Amino acid sequence: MNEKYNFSEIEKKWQNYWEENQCFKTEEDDSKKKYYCLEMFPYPSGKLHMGHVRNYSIGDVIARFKKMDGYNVLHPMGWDSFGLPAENAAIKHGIHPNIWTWDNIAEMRSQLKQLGLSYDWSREVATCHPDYYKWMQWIFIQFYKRGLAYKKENPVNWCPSCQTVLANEQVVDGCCERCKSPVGKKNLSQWYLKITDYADRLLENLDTLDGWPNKVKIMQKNWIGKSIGAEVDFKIKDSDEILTVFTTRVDTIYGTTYMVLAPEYPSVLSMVEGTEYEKPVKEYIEKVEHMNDIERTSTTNEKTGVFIGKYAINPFTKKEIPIYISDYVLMGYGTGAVMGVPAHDQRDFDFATKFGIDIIPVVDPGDPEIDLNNLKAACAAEGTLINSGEFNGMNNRVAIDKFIELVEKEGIGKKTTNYRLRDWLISRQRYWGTPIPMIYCEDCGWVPEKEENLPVMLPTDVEFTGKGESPLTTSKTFGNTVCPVCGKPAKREMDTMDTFLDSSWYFLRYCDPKNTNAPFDPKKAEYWMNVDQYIGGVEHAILHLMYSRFFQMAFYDMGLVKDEEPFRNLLTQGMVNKDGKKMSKSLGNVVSPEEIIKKYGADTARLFILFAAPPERELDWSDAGVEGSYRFLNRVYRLVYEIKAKYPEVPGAFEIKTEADKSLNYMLNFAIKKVSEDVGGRFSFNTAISSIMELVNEMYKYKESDEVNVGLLGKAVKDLILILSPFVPHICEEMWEHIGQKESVTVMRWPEYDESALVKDTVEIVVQINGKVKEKIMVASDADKQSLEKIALENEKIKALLEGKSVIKVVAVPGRLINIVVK
RNA sequence: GCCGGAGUGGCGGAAUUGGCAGACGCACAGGACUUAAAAUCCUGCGAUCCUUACCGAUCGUACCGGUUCGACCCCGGUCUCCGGCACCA
Repeated sequence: MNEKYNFSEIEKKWQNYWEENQCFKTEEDDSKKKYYCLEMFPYPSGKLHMGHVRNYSIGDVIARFKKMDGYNVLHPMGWDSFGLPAENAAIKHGIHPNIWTWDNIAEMRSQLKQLGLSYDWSREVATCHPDYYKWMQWIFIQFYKRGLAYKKENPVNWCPSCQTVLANEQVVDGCCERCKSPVGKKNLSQWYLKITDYADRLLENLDTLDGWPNKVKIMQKNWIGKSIGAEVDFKIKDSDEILTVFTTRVDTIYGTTYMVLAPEYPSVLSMVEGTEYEKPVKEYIEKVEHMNDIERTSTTNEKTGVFIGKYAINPFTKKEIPIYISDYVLMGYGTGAVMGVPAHDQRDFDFATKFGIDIIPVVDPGDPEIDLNNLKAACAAEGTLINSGEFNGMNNRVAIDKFIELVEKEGIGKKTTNYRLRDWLISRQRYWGTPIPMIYCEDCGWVPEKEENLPVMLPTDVEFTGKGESPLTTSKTFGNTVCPVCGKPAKREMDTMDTFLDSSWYFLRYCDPKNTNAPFDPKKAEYWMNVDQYIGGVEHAILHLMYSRFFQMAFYDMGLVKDEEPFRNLLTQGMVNKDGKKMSKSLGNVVSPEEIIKKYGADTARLFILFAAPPERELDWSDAGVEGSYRFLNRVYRLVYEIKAKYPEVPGAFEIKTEADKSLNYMLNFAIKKVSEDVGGRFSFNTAISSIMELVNEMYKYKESDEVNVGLLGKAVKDLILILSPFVPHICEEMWEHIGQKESVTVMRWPEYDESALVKDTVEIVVQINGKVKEKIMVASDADKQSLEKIALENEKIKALLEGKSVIKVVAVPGRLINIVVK
């Protein structure tokens, strides 16, 4: 160890040491408690950004701490390496996605290694590797066999710029989440996964995920969007046809004065056929078809719609009500038919006002400010039913069950549950993804490829034009095959899978990454799963985190895993900003990890990013703050160097003698306890680091004092290095070696703290008068209430302040304060 | 519109169970060392007032109110910002 802190030399040295000695390689070991620490694996875009550094620094501190704390730690890393950017690079630069991707992986792997992260690289997986996607295909086939995968023609989200369909979850504010282009609709036959089968379990299990941020659970809850209501049949006048509506407000059914169908409602065309309404209805439908999601779902739009010339019969009032079609009713939710209750639903109110439809109030909230006969807006409040026949006078909420009972008895309806969640559309008209292992035979229909023929390899002879259909169609070798059932010539599916499938089970593959017989050995998965701590960005709150839960549940049902949930504990880290704004190329405020590592070293980068803010909060990058972290590491380095130079020999045993000894010993044990709790329990890395800083400050003072207890100081140096090592491992290895230790810090046990050192003989007690601090006194730490009260009241200053006042009450809290209440 | 979360010095943040608000760090200011600078070390650093100074006083955790001996923390209301969902019947 040199006198000066040479981070680049030190970091290289220890990274090589870890690699050569396989310090982070992990095997199953029943004698040890396991700990699975997982960070969301990156898309190999080519360069690491600060968000990665934050994510992986957090995970590394936890993994290193748990290892030192005696756990058998699984800490893997890999690549979510299928996806559009590779293909776009191919279109733009003519590089094959395969080459582009693997080059990026090599680049990013080397950057991750430069950060000194404690990964077991022998378990590395890449989703674009045939060894991985073979099992992705196998999983798809199992899903298909269990009825969880199906093909269906439906109006789907189509991104005109990415030239592919998108899942609902990938449409944000009506735009493609990737390229932000407005998403349109197309009628296509596509593959779906039946995530809706799991809607209820995905929802119910959220309550068991105590280790998840509430925010994420609420987001998933909203996304699943369960609503309980009723379906009720409405007869059509002069027809045998019945229209079934879904409503959550069956209590307002007496107020139903019209009915609306989605423009796509199947029987609309036959109902208007040959009537004067056929033309306007068809025109309206066509207009709606040409709207994209943003236009169609805009709440600011005035309501539009067309009367279709038919009337339904309100089953309760028996009155004839007109039937309309309108784009505010969605075909994909409920039944596509809605009963219009203008008095108690704002959308219906707007529609009825525009089309001059009756507004009949049926719930009286008892609010004198609301004139029910002259409503200015819909009234959704709770109240008493009126204009509702036999239900009059009943509370409307109570009435819901009564209405349902009645419609069920009369056979015109039933209680139903609806979900906002839709089945997961997983076909993509792109090249760089897992081929869907399905084959279409004229005679046998869709059949899965034989399992022994997996993987269905991605062909290499394709053209990347960025237009039209899946690039796989341009391959001369790919499409033609034989039917696995009858052996006749047949065609392969040309679409690939959404990359979110790949990332929905990678955490299981890490448990058994080289398995050639199965995606993973259930026994190994049983040893390693659950993921004890999952760490990643909150932007995955819905997509990845819900899809993975769905996969895990499906695997559970297949008997492959023992827990329905993959991640019991989740930490969502905040974004890394600069000057209060998101780092972005267009703003020119990007700080690259490469640059920082070069200038200050990985340890400084890690320390700053962990110290600057609590993990779940946003972090503003500060160049001055980085300087501060760098200064601190230099300070620690000097401290250790100077102590070693001055006291080359450290006695093993020592006694605590002086007050200064006591004080340093207190700080040392306090810091060990604080770091253990902050890192092991509540992930409060910033406060853990600040307590280490305090210890370092104390050690500087102590080392210059008159009577240095070398044994104590030596122990402080050792423990300091150990508790600092999860944060800044390179410098700690170097210092550890320098003080004469033979083994790496990575195999050392986490130091224990001495509770007795934390007990002080005397403590400072605050004396308050009417809640305001007036005096601070030192008392024996075990002083009880009575003696505290006595000491306080006898204090000269307090006596003077109490002059002429009467003491009403004295509250004494041992170890903390005394509050004297006076008048 | 609905559902969450947050609001503390010049700045990042701390206060873990209702008990000294501002730990730790940054920035800044003054001093030491130096021919000088950097680095390092020491001191100060919420506001206002009093004071030559020491000492001290009052106010202060977005705002208004409440509970309590005591509130950044609990309760009611208001404002602002951030996030999610949104014509889901």
